[in-house]
Amino acid sequence: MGGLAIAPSARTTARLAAMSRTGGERRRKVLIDEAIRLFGKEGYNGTSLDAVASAVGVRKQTLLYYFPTKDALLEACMSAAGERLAHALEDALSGKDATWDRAEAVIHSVFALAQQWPEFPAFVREAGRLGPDAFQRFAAALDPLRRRAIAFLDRAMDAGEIRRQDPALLLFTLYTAVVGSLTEASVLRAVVGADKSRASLRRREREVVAFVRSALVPGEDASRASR
Amino acid sequence: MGGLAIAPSARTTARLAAMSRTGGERRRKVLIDEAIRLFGKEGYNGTSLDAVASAVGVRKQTLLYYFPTKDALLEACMSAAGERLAHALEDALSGKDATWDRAEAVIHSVFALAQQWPEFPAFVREAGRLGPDAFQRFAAALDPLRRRAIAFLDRAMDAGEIRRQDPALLLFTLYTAVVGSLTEASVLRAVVGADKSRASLRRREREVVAFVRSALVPGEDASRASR
DNA sequence: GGACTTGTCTACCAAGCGGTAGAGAGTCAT
DNA sequence: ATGACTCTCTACCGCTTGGTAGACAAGTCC
Repeated sequence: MGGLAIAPSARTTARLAAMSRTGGERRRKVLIDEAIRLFGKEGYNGTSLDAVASAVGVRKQTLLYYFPTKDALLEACMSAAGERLAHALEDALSGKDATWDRAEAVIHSVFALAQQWPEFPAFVREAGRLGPDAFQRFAAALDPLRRRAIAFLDRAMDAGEIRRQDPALLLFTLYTAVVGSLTEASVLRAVVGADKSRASLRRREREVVAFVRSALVPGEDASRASR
Repeated sequence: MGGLAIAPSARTTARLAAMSRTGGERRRKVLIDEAIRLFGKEGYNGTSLDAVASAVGVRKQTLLYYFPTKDALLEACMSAAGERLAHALEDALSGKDATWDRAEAVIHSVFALAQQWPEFPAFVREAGRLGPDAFQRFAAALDPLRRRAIAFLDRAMDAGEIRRQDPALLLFTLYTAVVGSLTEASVLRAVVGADKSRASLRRREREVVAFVRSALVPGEDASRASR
């Protein structure tokens, strides 16, 4: 996705102020949100441009004005979702230093994001299904965080706080646990019903936390000495 | 797979061979296998009847002869996948009595099935995404096993072999862990490459086994809170 | 006020979709 | 040999899809 700033600078602010009722950057954002929702719910191939457009009250050609192709729309969704997740994670991590605090903060913030934005996990799953080329747009926004996480885990392993293992693969395992349990929670909601889903989600979060803990604790037998 | 290789020339002879060899029940099975592969890879909406048909060397209308609608084809795939998984599980369970032996056998057979039939996990994931109505066809084939598993877990809890908990929810957790790690392994393969994927799959199996063990172990340090 | 930009629209199109109609070739029982 | 049955095909249809072309209104700039 292009940056928030359009080429001309001085004129743009005035124009934006005049048009901010509907048109411009705001509409772009609304379209992306709706597209993420539908891509997650119906899948990429199962979502027509018409469906996205009419869901926000415009014609298909208005959507095509902002995103020249369906693929461009998808890329914009990938970047937007990645950035939003990245922001949530950064917020959650700020001020936390202890190893386990940070791990738990990451998990909790993802679950909280999933609770206030239920379409997000389904979209991420669909993003993963669409192949590496598309997925990379999503992952790109998270890459700085990924690097920081790997370095952080490495240091924690050196300090003996967590079990020695491949940090990248550990991250992948955590990703699997969180996304997996979230997306299957969506299935659970479809089966059980919306009322019970919130409680189940919290329950799943606790399960994931327990799982991660068991993955991090150093040495099965020497675990008692960890803290 | 099967040597059916219909050449553009000699159409009549090819038809002759195809009739006696693959016609009828056999062709039906081949079509279902291919449909499962494509539904898993491209998604239900992303797979055209033409793609399935021409992938097995017949015209779309031949497919529609066996399955009158696309939905009927999907249902047949659901049932077939469910039954195949059910058979694999029954085989794995036969002759095993000890609690942990049975649990491990279930996990191992699912992973083995995923290894020799890589399209299967992706299809199951897509099946879950298509909503409860479609998913039920898949689950129906597994329902007897599910019942048996719940009864078995209940007895094991009574005997104090595993931690007391809701058996249905425990089963759901196991399902999540296995399917989640399998489908994300598909993503891993797409990213890392096919050569490393087999080793990673075995690694993931070990992780899942460890996870399940921690979920089953009664009391004590099941989810060690050592903060 | 005229050139230009931005945003939204109607009208349209070629391609692909799921599905129908029905013919033809081979097989089998009578 | 005939008629019923099985399997595969060609031909076609109506609908939806992603995408193009261009008119038009409102605002901005000089």
